[in-house]
Amino acid sequence: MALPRAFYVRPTVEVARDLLGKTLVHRTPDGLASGRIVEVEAYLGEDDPASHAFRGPRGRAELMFREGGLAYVYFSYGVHYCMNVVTGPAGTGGAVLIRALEPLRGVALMRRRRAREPLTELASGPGKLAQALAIGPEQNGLSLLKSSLSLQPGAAPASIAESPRIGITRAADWPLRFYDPASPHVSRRASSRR
DNA sequence: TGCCTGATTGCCT
DNA sequence: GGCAATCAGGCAA
Repeated sequence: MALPRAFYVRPTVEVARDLLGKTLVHRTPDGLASGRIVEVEAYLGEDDPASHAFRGPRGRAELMFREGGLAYVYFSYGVHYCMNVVTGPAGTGGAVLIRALEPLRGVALMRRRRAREPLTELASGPGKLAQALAIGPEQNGLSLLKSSLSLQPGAAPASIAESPRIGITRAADWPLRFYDPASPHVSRRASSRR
């Protein structure tokens, strides 16, 4: 049973922390694939210069201003897709980027989609997990409450670590990245900036 | 209209 | 550890 609307309609940082340990499930004609969320980043609304919502509800960022509970999928670096969960009430621009999963079900399917064998290389990064779960532009704007893409309850990690967000240049020191320090499936990349 | 940057990854040296 | 791939959106002209 999917997480209820009320889970998403809360402050973005709260939702981000609570997403750790939850299970992301995507059912496609190829089969079902799922993973436990072990790493996320919070992107706030118009006050967060690193957020797509910074410039207001225009273009692709318009989805971020809808009521929480939607998937926001965007294309990055001309190469891959990243999946976010829209948070907060309508009119606020928050979302949480899902950065890494621990593969649970459909591991063989994920290995095929990723053309990789090691479990830790299947979904240990935002672009990787989108590929592993076959999340793309077709999933942009889908409701997580009643579609083939959903979030299921799961046990929270024993502890939560935080750090600055990865790969951004603005607001680069805001501690809005949250992860399970005990999981080998988090993305290992050191923070890089230009 | 055109240039530049980025919420990244994986291959190459 | 460097760097190319490849494109949408912002911003200058």
